Amino acid sequence: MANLPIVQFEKKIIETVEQNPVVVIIGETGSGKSTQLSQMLHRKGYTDSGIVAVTQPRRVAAVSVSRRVAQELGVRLGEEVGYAIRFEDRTSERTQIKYLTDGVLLRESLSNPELNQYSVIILDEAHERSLNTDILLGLMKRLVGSRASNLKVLITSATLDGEKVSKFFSDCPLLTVPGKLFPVEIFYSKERPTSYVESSLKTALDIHVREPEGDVLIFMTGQDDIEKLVLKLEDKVRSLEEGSCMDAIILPLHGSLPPEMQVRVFSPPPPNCRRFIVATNIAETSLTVDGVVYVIDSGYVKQRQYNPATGMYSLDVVQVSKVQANQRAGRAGRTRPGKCYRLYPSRVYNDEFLDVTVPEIQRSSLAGTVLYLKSLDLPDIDILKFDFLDPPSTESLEDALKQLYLIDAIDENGSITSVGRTMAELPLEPSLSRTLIEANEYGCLSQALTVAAMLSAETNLLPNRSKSNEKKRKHPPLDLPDGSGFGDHIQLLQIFECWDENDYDIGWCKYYDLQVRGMLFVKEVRKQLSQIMQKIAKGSSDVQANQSRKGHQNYRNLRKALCIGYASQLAERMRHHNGYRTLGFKSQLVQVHPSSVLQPDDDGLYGSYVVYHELISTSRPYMRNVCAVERQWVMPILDKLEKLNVSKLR
DNA sequence: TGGGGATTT
Repeated sequence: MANLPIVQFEKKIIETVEQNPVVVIIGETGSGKSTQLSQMLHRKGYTDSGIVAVTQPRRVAAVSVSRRVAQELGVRLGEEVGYAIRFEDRTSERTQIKYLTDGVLLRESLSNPELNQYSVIILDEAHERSLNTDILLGLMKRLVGSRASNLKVLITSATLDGEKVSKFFSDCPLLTVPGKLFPVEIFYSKERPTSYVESSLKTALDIHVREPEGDVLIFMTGQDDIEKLVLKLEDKVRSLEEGSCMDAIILPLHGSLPPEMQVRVFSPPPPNCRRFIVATNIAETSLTVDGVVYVIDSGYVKQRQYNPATGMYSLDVVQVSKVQANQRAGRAGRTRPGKCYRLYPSRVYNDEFLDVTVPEIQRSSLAGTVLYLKSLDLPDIDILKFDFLDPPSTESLEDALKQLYLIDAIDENGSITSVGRTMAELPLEPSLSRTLIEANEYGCLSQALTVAAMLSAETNLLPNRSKSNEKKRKHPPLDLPDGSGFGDHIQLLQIFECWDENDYDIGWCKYYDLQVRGMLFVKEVRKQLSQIMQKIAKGSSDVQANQSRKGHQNYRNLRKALCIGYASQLAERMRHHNGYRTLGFKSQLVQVHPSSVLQPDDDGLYGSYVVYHELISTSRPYMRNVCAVERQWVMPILDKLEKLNVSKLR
């Protein structure tokens, strides 16, 4: 790997690390930072006094990069070089270089706040500003100031972000390592198109007719636009006169595509054939497609946002940041000089695009994050003043504190409770971890484990009821359990129990159009949660998936536990119709999501009270995943709500 | 009665 640009900087990098506790490395694409930094530090002897850790925002990256490094060092993966991701720890006593997801490092720091086993911690891809990386940045700042031993921290980031990170760490040194990209020529549109599907189509065809061979990668915002563009491209390409240009294959690429469709982009095209890959931002960082020479960038991306004032999520189409636009363009220069067609004017890039993507920590509900920080028992900490690189709003932190108070994770003075400590041990959102603890008291832990695991899975576990899917289905819609009228949590429980009854048969999932990947993930999560809860559980066999099934039941205890866990996500039905009013500190008018299996009574009215998993604002504000609860369980929560004094919670 | 960007413990 001697031809990687970073190798020429080894001396400089090591010198700087020796003299400084924190160093920021600006490593452009292809610099080799992810594989080489750890090896340099290993060569310099940093693995003699501890492990060199490298965090990654994604699981696949942790695995693939560690594999490469093991190969380069000629050792077996899992020995001197290993990785740790959720469900999989491939390290041993001999491990000196360890790649891990930043989520795993956060978990480790829960049981070992000093992170003593590490001599160096490298936070890779910090410019992506994932929620977990941002928490780690704050923790690292405290740690280098306090830890007795000589911890070294390296942070790799992007050009546009480096200065800021360096400033955050008391103006620590900043080194720039060039990348190994070929030049990419950028073309801007004169103005923003009225339709970026049409504009992409036109640009793609121009490339196909005029430009020499090389694949085209087109960045769109979502599945809908991708499908539209794929159809139009297929149509246009087919109508081109035969022999006037080379053949074409058009491939969609997005997260909800089944794995076998996703891997199609990794097989090379037949000779004299151009591939058009129409993708979401999955192709920005998560998947790298070889052979791309041309990039078309719509300049938009879908982002999930949380509004702490309403407690509501929305999925909005927003402009990409400069970092994202550059990342997209860079995809054209991996194998030879490329071209990037931006469907927006340079003025928009310069004046309107943010330098860096809005960090996730400013777009998420922070209940879990705040609980995590509270559980670390950091001395002299006011959670509202925690030193984040980009602090979330006070409103967002206060929203989190209120939620935590309502579910007994913190007391009226903002101190973490023993319930809160147990909750922090569980890799779940606070509402679900609270539910598990309560369910354990009521003897329905097994059921709650299943519900929590099902809700932890990626969305789209269940089949869609759309028209296009009705056509595709080989058989009429099958009867999945219906939650016995109590709602979606109960339905999820019943589905998993059916699967358990069918010996976790993959064919069973396929038959019912359940996402196989998702269901297997649920099974693993459930297992992990069971293991953690077993330490706390009262009955030892309480966690078996099938131990609760016996004929008709009203799931009373489970629903009661859910009511406690979702105390900050309660809603009361309006007197004469099926609209609900949320019962938090910020009342919202919302509807039960049409996909819900909650059943109305004989008068067509839903129950008076429900808890909801989330509020999502699409065409209207909806509650997604609801469960019917009873008035007598709700009243004590309302009492508590009245006594709430936010200013004391911090 | 309606719609799923990408991650992660």
